[in-house]
Amino acid sequence: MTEPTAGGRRTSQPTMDDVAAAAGVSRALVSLVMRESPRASAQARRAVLEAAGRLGYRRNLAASNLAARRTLTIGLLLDDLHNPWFADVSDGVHAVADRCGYQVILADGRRSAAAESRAIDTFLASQVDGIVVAGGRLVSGRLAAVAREVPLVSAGRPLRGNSLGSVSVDDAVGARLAVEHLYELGHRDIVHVDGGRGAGAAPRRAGYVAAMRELGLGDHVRIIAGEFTEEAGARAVRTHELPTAYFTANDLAALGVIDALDDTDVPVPGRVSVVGYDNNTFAALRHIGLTTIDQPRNGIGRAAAEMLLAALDGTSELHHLLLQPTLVVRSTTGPCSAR
Amino acid sequence: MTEPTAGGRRTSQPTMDDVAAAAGVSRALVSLVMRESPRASAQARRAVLEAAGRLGYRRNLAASNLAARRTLTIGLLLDDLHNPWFADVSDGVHAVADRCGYQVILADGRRSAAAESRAIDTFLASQVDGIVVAGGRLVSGRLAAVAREVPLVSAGRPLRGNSLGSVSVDDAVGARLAVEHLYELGHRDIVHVDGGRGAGAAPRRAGYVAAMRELGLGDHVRIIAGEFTEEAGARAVRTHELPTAYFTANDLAALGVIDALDDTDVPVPGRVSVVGYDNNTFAALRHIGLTTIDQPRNGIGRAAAEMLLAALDGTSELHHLLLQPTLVVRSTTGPCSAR
DNA sequence: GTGAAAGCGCTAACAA
DNA sequence: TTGTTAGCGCTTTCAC
Repeated sequence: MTEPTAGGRRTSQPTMDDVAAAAGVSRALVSLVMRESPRASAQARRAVLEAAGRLGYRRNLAASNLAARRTLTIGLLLDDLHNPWFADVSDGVHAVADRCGYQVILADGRRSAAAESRAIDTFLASQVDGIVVAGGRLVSGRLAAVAREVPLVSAGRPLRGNSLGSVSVDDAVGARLAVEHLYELGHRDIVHVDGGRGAGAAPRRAGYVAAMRELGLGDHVRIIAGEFTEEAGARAVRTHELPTAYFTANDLAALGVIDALDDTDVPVPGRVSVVGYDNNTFAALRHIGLTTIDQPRNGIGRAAAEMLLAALDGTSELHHLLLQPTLVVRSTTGPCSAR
Repeated sequence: MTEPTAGGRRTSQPTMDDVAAAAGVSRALVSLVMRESPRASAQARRAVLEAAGRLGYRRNLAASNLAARRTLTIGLLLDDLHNPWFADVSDGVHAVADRCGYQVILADGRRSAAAESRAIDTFLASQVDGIVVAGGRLVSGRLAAVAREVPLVSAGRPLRGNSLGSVSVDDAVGARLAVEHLYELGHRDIVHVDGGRGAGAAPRRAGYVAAMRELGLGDHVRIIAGEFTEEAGARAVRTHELPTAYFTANDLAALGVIDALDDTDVPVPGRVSVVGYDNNTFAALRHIGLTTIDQPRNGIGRAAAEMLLAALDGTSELHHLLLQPTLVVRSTTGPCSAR
């Protein structure tokens, strides 16, 4: 055997014909064995697998997909690999896909509509059987158009339209959980640092207002304009009178709030309590221990994949599913000391 | 048009033959246009693209790959989607691949050798032209075997062997940077909380020892056995005498150290300084502001992809590349107060 | 249970 | 510049 060159495949791959010849059977039989069909005798199976192993045979997916006219593959588009939120969704999708014998091809949208659009094109060119879009910033028109070509489920982003499915979380409920938690600790002066135009900011804001009103705290409603950053949280503290509790639109803003409170020696939760939103990785760090709202991210992935696969095998139609968030109490909330 | 069923593709896709017929040319010409070959007249190109657009034609990659016997695709295996380290490496790989007209298919190893192995099998079955393995826990024997079938570069994990390439970071240099920084701040009693058997722990430990000796601090060498967790950092503080500075094997352990110091009201960096390793996402949070060692993660991805693509087009051979880390000074290190 | 043969949709000679 | 044609490696009837 000569030394291989650096480029190109080292050895030309054996094909099914090679395996068939080596095993002394026909190519069709090899195909059956490879697809684990019950229509091949145990003896034939052994012979084929032995020959395949000996030759180092590997099925060519491109050829297989082409001939079978389906790929048993779903495309998963993640908005941003840097955001661990999507890793959890991906885990959920993979868990279901694995169980059902589907493959997942992953693409990173890299926070750009153009990159997402290209990724979708690649999915379509790859003949995926279905698509899950996690987060993402594609306009809904484009998604609807894609959904006409191949079944599509949006994960984490609520979308209307009956050509596609969606799985999302009820952010209004999350906001309510946060407010009720603080209320039960005796807080009345609860302000919301909102997320501006960020994803999910609007329902969280609305949920805060609704919950405050229902608890008879309509007069205490106070919303500080913010965004999904540490800086926004810190600014909210520095430029407004202190309440007894903050509910921020996400964990990063909560961290900014805590940081600014630390700077001015306001004890948390001794004097002021803080509730975030998202249950980011760092919220769970001992050093931070943020009380926050958890979205069932893994569950979103699972539900999205299940919905898609059910649609693929005709078991059920695509639809719109709303999951419930939960409250995670850690160490940034405590009894209201002002009472 | 009748209502589509939920499962299956909505409309049977048009093929090149359909486009050729619609444009009044041959299929071969359509193929040339689709591949942006200069060997098609502007007029033919227009006609073909117009017809393709009208029909909603999309090239079938499986068929294309099968016929062309190459895919212009590289596989990127990430050890763990939850670890943002890999997102940066992925960005680097994508940047280079995009520039060179290659596609990237992504797989998540999910911290499991079995899942990684399956992902590699999928890559091979998909006929990828090359593979980048970022991090990962596959035994080097398996990697070498794969590398005999298709060019492979390891990103972030140093590997020997001339059948594959690797790009990694010189952790001994990183450790030296940390120690020298503390030395310049006047620290002498610098202990290292090590990473046990974790990835990169050994060279960091060795680099610490070497740097201490070179600075004449051989007598001060003190290593506390740890691992890559918050808890290990906290334990190191609680169970050993305080030094004036800690250098931990990763940022998580550094966070544990800081947390334990906070618990006992030891000011950081007033009385004790802390240097981490990795420059994790949370290290940059204002609330934490950890001084740490940064690895050029994006650069690792770029270099790995460049090496792979160069090998693919025969420009150069696979080799082993060592990149340099840098020190990022934030707010957990300061002058030694014990002097 | 097994084999023969007709494609799947495309690329790449080669011919015109 | 364009058309003809022989595969790429596999799946899938349909006979046997």
